[in-house]
Parts: sequence; structure tokens; C-alpha cells
Amino acid sequence: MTTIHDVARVAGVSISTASYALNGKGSVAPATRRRIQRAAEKLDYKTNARARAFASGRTSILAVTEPLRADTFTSNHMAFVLAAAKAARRYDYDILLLTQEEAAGGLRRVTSGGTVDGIVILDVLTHDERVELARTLKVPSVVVGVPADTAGLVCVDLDFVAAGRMAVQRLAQAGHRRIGFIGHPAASYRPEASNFPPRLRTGLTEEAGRLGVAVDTVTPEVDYRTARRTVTELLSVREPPTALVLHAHEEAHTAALEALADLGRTVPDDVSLISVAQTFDTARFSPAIDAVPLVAERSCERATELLLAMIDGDVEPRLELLSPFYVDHGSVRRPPGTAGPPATPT
Amino acid sequence: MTTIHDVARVAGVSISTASYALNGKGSVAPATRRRIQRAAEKLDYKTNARARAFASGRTSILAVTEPLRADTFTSNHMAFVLAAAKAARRYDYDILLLTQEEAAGGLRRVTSGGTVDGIVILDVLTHDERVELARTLKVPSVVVGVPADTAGLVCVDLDFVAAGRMAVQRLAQAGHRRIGFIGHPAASYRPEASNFPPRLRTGLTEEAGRLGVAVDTVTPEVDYRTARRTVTELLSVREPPTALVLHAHEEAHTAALEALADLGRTVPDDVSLISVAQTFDTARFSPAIDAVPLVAERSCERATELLLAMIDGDVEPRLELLSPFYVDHGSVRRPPGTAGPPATPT
DNA sequence: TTGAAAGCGCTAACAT
DNA sequence: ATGTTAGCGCTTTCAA
Repeated sequence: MTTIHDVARVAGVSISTASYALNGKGSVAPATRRRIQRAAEKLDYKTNARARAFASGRTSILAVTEPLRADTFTSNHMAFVLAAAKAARRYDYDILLLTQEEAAGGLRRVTSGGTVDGIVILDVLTHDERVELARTLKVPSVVVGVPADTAGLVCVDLDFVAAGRMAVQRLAQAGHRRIGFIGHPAASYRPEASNFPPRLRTGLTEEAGRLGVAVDTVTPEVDYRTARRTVTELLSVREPPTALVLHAHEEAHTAALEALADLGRTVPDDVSLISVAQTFDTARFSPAIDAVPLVAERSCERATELLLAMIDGDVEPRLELLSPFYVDHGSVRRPPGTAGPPATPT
Repeated sequence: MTTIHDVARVAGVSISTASYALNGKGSVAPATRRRIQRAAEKLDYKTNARARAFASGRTSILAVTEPLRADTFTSNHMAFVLAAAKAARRYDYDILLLTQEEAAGGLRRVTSGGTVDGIVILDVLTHDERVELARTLKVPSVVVGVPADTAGLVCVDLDFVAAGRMAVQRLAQAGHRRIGFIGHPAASYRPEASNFPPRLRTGLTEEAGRLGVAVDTVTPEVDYRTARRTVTELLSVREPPTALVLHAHEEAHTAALEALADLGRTVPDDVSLISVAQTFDTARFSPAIDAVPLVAERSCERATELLLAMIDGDVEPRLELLSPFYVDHGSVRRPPGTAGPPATPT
């Protein structure tokens, strides 16, 4: 095994100089640095991560805690975990994955022993024991999501309220006066769940109220048949909505499209469609569906950035809400029989 | 920060005795051990993981490498990652997650520096660069899956061939002479993909040949409409299969059930159904579907067991295929119009 | 710009 | 059964 001593010896310098040169720290004469690098290369020297962690007090590992709950969607979770991994790697960190069992216990463990340098808390609940714990830990942490009490925390998340508003604004602008909202299962709106479904719904309904748009809300369970039946019922009333906003699982999108096809309604001629806060690609549906996407990479990139700043320095507690943006795939048009404002904004 | 020195001092022993007592190694008098434990508790002593890793050469972290490819199913991947995490924790290990980018590079990195003690390779391809690399590494690794060349490797996997056989046997026994096989998308059967889809199909078709059962195979893409159309076509021929075997994504199951309902076929009276090698619960469909399940926990538990044995000792290279088992939910009956052998085996 | 040297906190070989 | 002690390989302070 070749150590930094070997490199120093071959390069004819002291180990401290070798260390400085290899880490790009301190001041080393260019010629010396090159000599050391060549020696390291020649000897195929690899820094011993354990020794480095011990000496420096840094492991270059971040804990990522992501419980998997029944009321949430696997693909979304996976997207965030992957995004967190990607972001961490951009800064030369690896991630240690903490799952459901041992949510708080695991955090305590990897934290008290110094296994990780920081914590990324994903998929946070309105009231989350991991957040309570994180507040008391000396290891820095960042929350992706918005718990009820954000005091003393660094939180990053999509502005779900604004995302809900944005969908309504787009539809109102196209002339829709009555929209259907297909939300998550009812359980997702209870106070003990994540709070992004209610946040989105709040933005949507408040903006609708402001703009004089009626909203029919349904919250189908996570299975194709229920979703399909619910959508069919939603559209089979005397005065059906002329547009649908979806904040639901992927299968509900399929179900909605199938239900519409079955009812003989065309998108976007008869019914307009917008999907809000999804991590999957809504362009793959036929027809493609307009979206206000939830980009896991954005949240995780920013969260990681802040976390690393906390690791070597101080960061003021804060709540950073990322502005939503609109992706047009042509699934919104003005309602049938109206000659109102143009469907496409200028 | 309280160290083992503090514990030793308070307990009135040497640090080595404290270390032995705290780690359950060496021989320490029960009374002494208790004294040390009380001291540790009182001081809220936590082993410094970095120092321990440095001194012992073990980090108690396993790398789990799981690329995410387009041709595979997120929920399956997630199931295996979670199962790996769970298994690791059972043995007091944490997992460091390596994703697509840096598949081989990441392995090299966490391996050459001693960041991890071992590697769990998930979702292995028939020809997988990670496997090639793992063969050359001094850090032990275990493969979940079966690459083309298993020489020198420790591999664990469900016996997909036997799983395919089992499904056919069950149906043949119930009297079916023609079955439909709904497989993964065609791309999954190419040599550069994972090899479990072909393995399953091989077992199924060979056993069918042996038992005189005709097999109509379809390989729909991963979207609801294609799946549904394909299933409808499969059943809309002059002599349709009387049973379906599914080795496909979850949405294809929904699609198949919908297609059957649309065609007016009842399960299991008109058509029998078996789902093979799925990680999701096939009982949640209505009707519930018989299964030869793929239990991620089984594979990962055994893989981890072997990996840990490799970490402190030697393990002979091997390929361990786990026997499939059948879960009856009543979705198999004898074909309509036959009065042959009973549908349920004794 | 470079080098000498002091640990970091723990494990484990060895001595008692 | 318990204690002494030598590192583990690196980072970093301090001196030159």
C-alpha cells in the first residue's frame, strides 16, 4: 500500500509538502507540485479516506434520509434520492442512505459518531421527528420541504402555493371558469402527512377564488380503477369542468386520459389539462400534458449547496421557495364554444 | 467531546480494557464491564466512527451500486435498494448509494480509498462493467443477479428459470394447453440488458414445450395503452390462450385486467392469471393475482450475509439461485369447458 | 516555500 | 483479567 510518505520520499519532499500539493492547499512551488503529482501518479497513490477522515474530521459523506411511506409515490422519492446523490457528487460528497426504519435513530447514529458531515432530509412531514431531532444536532442539516415550524432550519422547496396559482392563472387566462382538480388521495391532505399537497391546493383554490373560477376537487386513491371512475364522475355532471388540473400519481394521469377518451372528450379541444408538481415527464402521454414540473434536481442542488456552506461556515436559517415555471405542450386551449381571449399567451 | 480515555478514567481502568468492554471483545470481568458501561452511559460516550474506522480498517459501510436504466422499473429498483439497506442494518452496516453516473468510477473511488468495506452490486447486466471491475478489486463484492460470466464471483439471485417453469407447471396442472405470456418490452430480451427476463422466458417456454403447452408471447412497451392493446389482440384470436402469465410492469397488470373486463372475460372463470417475479403486491389487484414473487429481501439478505463473510474471511465463488415459491390468490382455475383435473392441487 | 512533528481516538498485539 | 503501548495515514500548526 502506498502512502503519502512514499510519495514524499519519491518526490524528495516532506509529507506535509506532499499533502499540501496533493490537496491544492498551502503554497507549493509549481515545480515542486508537479514533481509530487508525478510521484503520486507513478506510485498510483490513493488517499486513504479513513485516515483523511480521521485527521480532518470530515468524511465527505452526507446522510440522505428518505422514509418511504405508503401515502407517497415511489418514483418521486427515487427522483429526489437520485437528485440528492447527483448534487452531492458535484461537490465530491457521497451519500449514505437512511431509510424508514431508523429514521431518527439512524440520524442519531451516523451523526453522533461523525460518520457523516451533514444531513439532507427528504420528503419531510408537516410534523417530522427527523426535523425535531435535526434541530438539536450539532451536525448541520438541510430540509427539502416545509415542516410546520421552520424556526432555526434551512429549508428548500418548490413554491407549491405558487405552482397551484400558476395552473389556475393559465386556465383562467384561457377563459376557463370551472376546473376540476384531481388531487392526491384524501389522506395526503391530513395534517400528519407531507404538507405540499395542501400547499398546492391552497394556492390553487385561493387563486381560483380570486379569479372567479369554480373548482371541483376529487382525491382518488392510488389505483387505476378508482382514479378512472372518479374522473368519469367528475366530468359526467350537468355542468362539467372545462379543464383539469392534476396533482396526482402517474397512473391517475393515464386513467384521466382514458376516461376522457371514453367520454368522447378531446384534449385540448374539449378539455384542457395541466399537470402540477410531478417529477415524471408529462410529455410522454398522448397527448402530451402541460406541466408545472417539480424538478428534484433544483431543490436538491440548492439544498446541497446550502448544506455545504453550513458545514464549513455559518448559514442563517431560512426558507427558500423555488419559483415554479410552466412547460407548454399544447394541452390548454380556451373552452369549447367560447371566443374569448386567445388560448396561447403572447 | 468525551473519548474512550474519559470513560476509562471514570471507570478506573485502562483504555484498552474500556475498548474491549465496549466492543464485547477480549475478556473483561463482568463487574469491570458493568462499571465501564455505566461510565460510558453517564458520560454519554459515543464511539468516534472516524477514529474507529481508521484504527480498525473498517468503516462499517457497504457500497450499494444501482444504476437506473430506462428499460427497467423504478419500483423494483427501489425495492432492492431498500432491501439492501435493511439487510445491511441487520448487521450494523450502513449503505453508501452509488448511482448511474459513476457506476464504475464510483466503485473505484469508494473502494481505493477504503470508504467502504464491501460492495453490493444490484441490477446487474448480462455484461456489466461494474462486475468486470469488481473482479479486479481487493474489496469484496457480491452480485445480485447473474452476469454472463460468473467465474470468480459470488452471485445471488432468484432462480428465474425455475420461476418460469413453476408458472407453466401450475397452469398445465390446471389443464391449460395454450397460454399467453406478457413479457417485458422487447429491448429487455436483448443481450445487452439484464438477463433475468430471458431466463424467465426460457424456463417458461422450455417447460411449456415439455408439457405440450402452446405459448403466445407478447412484449408490450411500458405504457398503459400499448399494453392494453397488445393484451386485447392476444385474446382476440380464433383460439385464444386460456391463461396469462405476466412478467411485466405494474401498469401492464392493470391494462391486462381492464382489457379482460372489456372483452367480457372473467378471472379466473374464463382466463387464469399468474404474475411472475414481481416485487409489488399482486393481491392488491381485483381480482387478486396468483404470484411467483420476487422477494428483494431474500436476495439482499443472503447477499449481505455472504458479503460480510467475505469481509472477514474467505468465501468460495458461487452462484446461489433461490428457489421460487407460489402464492395462491385464486386466480387460476381450469379452462372453461374442461372437466379435467381439479384446479387446485391437493 | 518547505519541513518537523504533534496529534486525531481508537484498536489490537503484547506484556503482565 | 487488565494494562502498556505502538501505531493507523493524514492534516495542520509552527518553525525555519
